[in-house]
Amino acid sequence: MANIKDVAKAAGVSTSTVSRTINNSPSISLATKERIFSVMKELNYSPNMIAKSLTNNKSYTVTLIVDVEDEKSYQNPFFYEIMHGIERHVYRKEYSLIVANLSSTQKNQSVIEWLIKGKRTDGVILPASILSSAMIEILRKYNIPFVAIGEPVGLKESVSWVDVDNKKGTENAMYYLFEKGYRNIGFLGLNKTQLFSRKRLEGYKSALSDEQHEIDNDFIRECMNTKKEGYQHMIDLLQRDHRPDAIICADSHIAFGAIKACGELHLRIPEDIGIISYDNSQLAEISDPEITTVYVDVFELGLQSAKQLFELIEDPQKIDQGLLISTSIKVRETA
Amino acid sequence: MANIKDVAKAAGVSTSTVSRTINNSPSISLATKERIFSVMKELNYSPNMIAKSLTNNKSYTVTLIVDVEDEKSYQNPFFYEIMHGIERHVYRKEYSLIVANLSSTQKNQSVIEWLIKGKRTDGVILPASILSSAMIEILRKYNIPFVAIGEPVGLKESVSWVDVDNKKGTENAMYYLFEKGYRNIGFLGLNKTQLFSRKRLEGYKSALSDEQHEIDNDFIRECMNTKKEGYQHMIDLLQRDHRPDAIICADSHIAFGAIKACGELHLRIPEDIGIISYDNSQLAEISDPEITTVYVDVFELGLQSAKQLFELIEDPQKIDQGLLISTSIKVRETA
DNA sequence: TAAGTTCATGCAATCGGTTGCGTTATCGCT
DNA sequence: AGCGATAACGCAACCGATTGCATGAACTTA
Repeated sequence: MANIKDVAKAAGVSTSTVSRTINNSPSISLATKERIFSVMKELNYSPNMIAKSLTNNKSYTVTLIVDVEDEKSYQNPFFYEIMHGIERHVYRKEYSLIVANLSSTQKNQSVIEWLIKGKRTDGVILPASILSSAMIEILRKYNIPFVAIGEPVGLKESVSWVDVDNKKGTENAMYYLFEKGYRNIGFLGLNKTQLFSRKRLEGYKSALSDEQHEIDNDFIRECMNTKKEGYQHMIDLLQRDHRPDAIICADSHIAFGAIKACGELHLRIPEDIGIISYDNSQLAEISDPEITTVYVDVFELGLQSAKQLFELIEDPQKIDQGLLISTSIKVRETA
Repeated sequence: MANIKDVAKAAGVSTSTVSRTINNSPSISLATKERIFSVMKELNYSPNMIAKSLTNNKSYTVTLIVDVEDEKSYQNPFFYEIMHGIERHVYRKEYSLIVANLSSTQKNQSVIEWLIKGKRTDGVILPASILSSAMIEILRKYNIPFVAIGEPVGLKESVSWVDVDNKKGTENAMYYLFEKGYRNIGFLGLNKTQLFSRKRLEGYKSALSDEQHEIDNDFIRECMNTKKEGYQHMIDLLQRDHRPDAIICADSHIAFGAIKACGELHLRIPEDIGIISYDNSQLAEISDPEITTVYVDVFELGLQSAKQLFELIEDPQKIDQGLLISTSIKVRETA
């Protein structure tokens, strides 16, 4: 395959001149530029990125870390959509995207360090679950820009991140339910250890107080993201004297359980009970009835994370910041 | 960050010697090797892979192409599992994995050519859906080894591929149903345009003839992979005089529809009707009742594809070949 | 002991680009 | 005509590794 020397020879110039026309230097005459470009076409020449990397000290590559321990990113179609968004921006920048798995539990940052030390990557996008202090220390030490997916919690350091606006998303879901006439809304699926869950609860509460409703703590149920627990809590809620007429589920699996519970107690959805869950299109659409959800544009989430990363790569002075992606309501059949 | 010269200087040797100890050349004395290694630790040295790439003319990188148009790989958790399997082997080889999206419809191979011409990749794993003749031509022209995921169909060229053993998988599902006492088994979800679907039908038919059953063509239904079509065909099948007592569904969405149909006709699962579908754990487990499936070890599928790719990378004389990944039955509640 | 081997290591070119600095030719101006 | 300025390009060093060949020392062997 042709290299820069071949082009130079064929065009009767030096490699410097070829290099400068490739990089669009102003000090080359239009005539020679055109000649060189036509030679490049003829020879089917493309610059060798490896060589470019070596001289420019850039890998033209960014890395997406995936948390293999996290069932969420692991089995979830979200993951691919996020990657797709990242990929779009990365290729627009003529970079390529490398993917590496890492386990949050084994605190093993070796892959990252390996990539960095081998000079294989210019930046990293990683789930907040993996962003320990040790990880940050490594990234800072080697001066590698990074962006977290998900708002990091309990960090001294300030970092760049993007996350879903879970609070506002839940608020909007609440307003939507109010609008549809639902008045006694419960919240199913609180998980105090997870920020997104707490944020969703915040939205739930703030919407209630905005609308002058009281907060009934028994309407707020802590449970795992499983169909089973969703079912049990829903049964329990529905058998109270004062039962809810709508439910916000923190997860689609929970919503499946809740729907099953409604079916067993012969409550009609959405007439007797409204249900809104968070988005997992595949599950939401296959459910019967189909689940109305808070829709999260995860493609956009990925895209924005990549954008932030490149801002850091291009301007190392750029200060870190957080960004919230707003949501919308995807109306289906349960509300 | 320390480079090979720093190490050489600190150890009082030439860079050649350092390079040779890194690459485990036999012609370096044990004493100096040890000294150099200890210096390397001290200086926290890792070889610059970019430089290595330039001299060795290898990128130490392989590329996974994803078909963005294919809803299947796109939304499907399978995708991530495949990638995970690939990734495992790739990192074992001290390569890194780059991911690129491509659309099968727009026949746009630019990303691949861009990666190849930029010398960014040593090999490609790509879905058979994308493996057009034009694509093969490009890959061959630049001498880039590649492996298809899915058995390619209608190609003159012989290529390497890995696929799920859909025929045997369906056969085994049939044997399992026979064993459980089901006798009149239908096949829901034939899609003649897709090889995997035809292979599943082959398995269905061969199991029937093995067991001396007749093939009732009305028991074989062509339909799309949607809940809706699954539902309609199932209703139709169940209202026949001679109705099936078990169904093999080519897809979990279809199975959801089938289950809904059984519910409406008050048929009990698995007592009155047995159902086996192909694996999509997330859907299978959230269904009520949970769906018994033909389990596909997609992690293994990915791993094997990567293995094949490296065989081609390491030995360009290696002939292309196909590999089938065997399946197993994951018993849940529907059969 | 001189010549031939073997062992351990260094020299320098090379991979394919980039870039600071120097060089040449042309032009404008006095 | 002479001089400085400017435009357009080339030279050569450099990025961080690898490797064929050369070299010197130690060791064999006759």
